[in-house]
Amino acid sequence: MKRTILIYGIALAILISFLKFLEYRLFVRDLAIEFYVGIIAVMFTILGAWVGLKLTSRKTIIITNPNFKFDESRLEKLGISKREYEVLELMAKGLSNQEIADKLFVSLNTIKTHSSNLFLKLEAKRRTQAIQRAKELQLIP
Amino acid sequence: MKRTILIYGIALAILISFLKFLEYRLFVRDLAIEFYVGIIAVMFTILGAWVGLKLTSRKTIIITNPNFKFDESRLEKLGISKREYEVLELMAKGLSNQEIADKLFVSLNTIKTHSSNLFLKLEAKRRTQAIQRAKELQLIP
DNA sequence: AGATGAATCACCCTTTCGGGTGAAGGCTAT
DNA sequence: ATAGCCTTCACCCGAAAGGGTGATTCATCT
Repeated sequence: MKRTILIYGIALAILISFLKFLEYRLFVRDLAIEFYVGIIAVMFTILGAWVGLKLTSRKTIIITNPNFKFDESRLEKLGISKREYEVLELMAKGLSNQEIADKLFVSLNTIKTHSSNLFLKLEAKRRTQAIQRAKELQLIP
Repeated sequence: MKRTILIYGIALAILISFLKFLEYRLFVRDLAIEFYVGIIAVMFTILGAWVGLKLTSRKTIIITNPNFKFDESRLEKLGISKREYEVLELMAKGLSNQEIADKLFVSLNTIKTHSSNLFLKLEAKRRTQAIQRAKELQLIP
């Protein structure tokens, strides 16, 4: 943490120095102002993007259980049908394919088909990965 | 998607117009240049942060339960060792046993042993059930 | 009426999981 | 040093999961 602050400080100091230098050049010579403005703009756009990402990357917090709101549009976006969603829910509860089949009164093969389609739509290779993805996408609590 | 591009385009056009206006003021009057430089810097820092966030927000969603607090005593209560906990964490991320083995630089058989022990301690029959149980027990976020 | 997409099921085949058992090396506490 | 736990790894075997393909039924849309 201390090191992070230090790095940020040094980076900021360098940037300010550079800015001052640019201003100096601006006074002495009468070169194209657009050029300097452009440099400053690009520089600070990059700085802004960097700072923005640094501050939020690892800490993007999305609440799981408490205020989960079911959003059908998200399912439609991925082309996930109702039946597939039911399978997904039971999957996330830790049920095996056979148990899901029994619960929904269909055959094991049907559940396999549904789960295969789910994996395609969620870009997952395994059921655990599918569950993880589904939670990230706010499909399930 | 088209709307997004349109919005970005309009925003960019407004910004460029504003920049041109600033340049014009810079030529006509001889006010403090630092002032304009400052405005440009702040403006583009915000722009950069905004663009950076917009471009990545959809892709870097990390699920974190805010009211999760790592509690080692809970692990001890169940007799779960550090190594087993590491395996549990990676399991919850959707990794296969082979991937976990590669990540921890041990053999597949070792991971199998760890996971088997985990299932016993968590009273789970499957990895998905173990993950579910672990979340219920507040072992993982 | 034909097209489309869903839900259902089957068969085959490969990979992954998981259970059971055994065992060796290392660390720790008694 | 001896017992206990953790970590590591191996082998065998059966169960579960997953991929691929194809087929049927049914409702909806055009």
